[in-house]
Amino acid sequence: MRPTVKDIARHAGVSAATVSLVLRNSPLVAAATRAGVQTSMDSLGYVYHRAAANLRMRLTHTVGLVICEITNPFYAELAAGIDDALDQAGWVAFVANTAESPTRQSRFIARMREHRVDGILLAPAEGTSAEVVDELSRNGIPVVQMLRRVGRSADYVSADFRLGMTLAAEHLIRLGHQRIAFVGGARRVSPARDRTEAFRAILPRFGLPVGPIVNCLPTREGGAAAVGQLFRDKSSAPTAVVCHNDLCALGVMLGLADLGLVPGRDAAVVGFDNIPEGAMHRPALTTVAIGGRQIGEEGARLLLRRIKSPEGPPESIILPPKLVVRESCGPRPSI
Amino acid sequence: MRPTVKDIARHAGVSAATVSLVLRNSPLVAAATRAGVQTSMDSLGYVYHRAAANLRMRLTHTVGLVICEITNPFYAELAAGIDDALDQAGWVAFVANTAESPTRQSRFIARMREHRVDGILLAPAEGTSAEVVDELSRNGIPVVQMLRRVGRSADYVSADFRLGMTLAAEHLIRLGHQRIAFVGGARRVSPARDRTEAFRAILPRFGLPVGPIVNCLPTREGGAAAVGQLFRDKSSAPTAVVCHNDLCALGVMLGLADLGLVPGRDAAVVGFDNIPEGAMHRPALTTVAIGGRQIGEEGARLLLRRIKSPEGPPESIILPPKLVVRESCGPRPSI
DNA sequence: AAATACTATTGGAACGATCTAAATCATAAA
DNA sequence: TTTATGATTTAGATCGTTCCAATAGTATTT
Repeated sequence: MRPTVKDIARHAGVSAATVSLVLRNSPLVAAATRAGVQTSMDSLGYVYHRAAANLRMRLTHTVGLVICEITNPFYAELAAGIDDALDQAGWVAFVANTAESPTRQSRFIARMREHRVDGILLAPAEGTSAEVVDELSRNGIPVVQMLRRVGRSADYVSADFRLGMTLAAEHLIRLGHQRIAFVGGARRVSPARDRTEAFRAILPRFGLPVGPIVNCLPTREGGAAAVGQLFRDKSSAPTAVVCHNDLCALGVMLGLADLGLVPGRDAAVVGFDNIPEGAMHRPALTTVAIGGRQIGEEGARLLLRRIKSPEGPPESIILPPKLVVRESCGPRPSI
Repeated sequence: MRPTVKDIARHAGVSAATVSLVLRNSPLVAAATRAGVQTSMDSLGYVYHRAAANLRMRLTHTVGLVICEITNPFYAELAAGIDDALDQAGWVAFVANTAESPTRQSRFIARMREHRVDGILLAPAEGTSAEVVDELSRNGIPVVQMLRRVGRSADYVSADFRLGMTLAAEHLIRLGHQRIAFVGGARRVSPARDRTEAFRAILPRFGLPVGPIVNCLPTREGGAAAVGQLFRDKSSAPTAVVCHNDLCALGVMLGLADLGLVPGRDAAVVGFDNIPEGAMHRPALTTVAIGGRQIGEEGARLLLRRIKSPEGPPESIILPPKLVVRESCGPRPSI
């Protein structure tokens, strides 16, 4: 059996209450007593039983991390950022990978509530209803929505996807492109909507037609497949493609290559996210950097703040994206 | 305040003990009583307080997941597999990303012990001493080491990297290659050692010299940099390169492309892991599939078994790798 | 009718910490 | 010597559950 405060108390010749005070670094306890208790703890190999303490205190110092797809490198970065911030504060996260399944997500959330997490970091699965977030808020469980916003009752951390799309489009327009396509947008999630709306809005402002929009999954496979649709008819094919994310953009470049076209020369390609593999690709991918790691850190910190002071209206942190120009966008090809 | 079993008991007109029996689906309780308790729970919005129950029972139904680098897509797959298996069993995992830092790792493990995890799934950071695992084992905390083995006192799940290397090398030899290099091996971890040793062993068996071995980090950057060393002198350059992992292999292909060489034509490249991006690359990467997801699942299941019955000698599960032939290996280029 | 067996239910003590309020102790002041 | 003061220490209740042993209640057997 592992030693408890009682065992330490007996061994050190004090009461359990005193041991507890030592554990909590209370100034009330005399230096000599503290030292004695410390040596007892060392010699018995005491391990603090946080779960037992949690029962008495109101906090578990634990949060739930619910992620829509951990194998997506962008969300892996997000998770790493969260892990960093929580580590600094001495907190731990339960993790759950919903794989974009709202059912799985609900199951995970229920399980985490049973474990009495103090709050939840949620990158919602596609198709998550606002009710999921509202229900948690109603029950006094702080939630921070990350990237995808499904409810208005909880905090939100994200990037300004509209601005990101504007940066990307303006860059292409400045290079002389006039037929600009958008690939992605199949997802029924706020960042996809934001991008699509911004895309529809920015082109007319420059007197350009809103190029074709192809719905596809934001994966390499989806991007590669979209190329087939866009470039079937050479005469109407776009000269530039903005993609929902880098994964998708890498797919588009792959699709172009398979058609014998060179990305950056025969068609410009821009992505979103700035995942590492974009930089280590040829041609290197021009992209809108979203800063997943930073969003994760900010999200974790916001959640901890919210747990400490649950009052006040929901907060939003919207980080500005940055255009990273690399090789995948050349000037409009002369026809 | 959230309702407790006592509140439910009062509301349903039974004792707390009976509510507990209902919660645990005990056959002891009469159908009518059970129904009454159920409706009380529904109407009061009861949420099971597992942490409190844990204190009484000896299990927390919680494991620690300590991963050396979650942003590496291979380990992300591993994590997804673990998550799947735990979900099926109704368990939850605390997650920690050590980012290859043994210090961070020790801190995380200590924190998880305070939370009284029932076991730990460990993909050890580079430089982890056997003592870390032994200490846990001595204290009766089940550990499953994943991929990297640092101690003999705990279970281990991995792939047969020696066999993997043999498959890769034989494939290249069969294609006619005679100057075969190995890129990777900088890591002081068992899978790297296994690969290196197998590499050294297999070539002499075919009467071939053990080609150059370049130590580098198993990243795109590392692979790309290694190309510079290997292909500086054209006359002695290898015709085939086996890489520590796919990330590294993608880097090597990038480096080759930057030298104007075409992977698969001017030099063959093989990776390890079979991460998704290898398939969606041109040329598509030939690789030794390790099955990270499956290793994760097996590891989680093994840990749960071990938690249920802690007795018995440490177990090892070594899964066979599979060669996935794609485009990055052609026959030996005629000079 | 009494004894037996079985089914449902329950009070109260755990689990391992913290918290409150009160007790103890030394020291200085009256 | 007594009292006041401040510094330490502690007994005992508490958090929300499960477990044990005991208690009713009901049906079956003798």
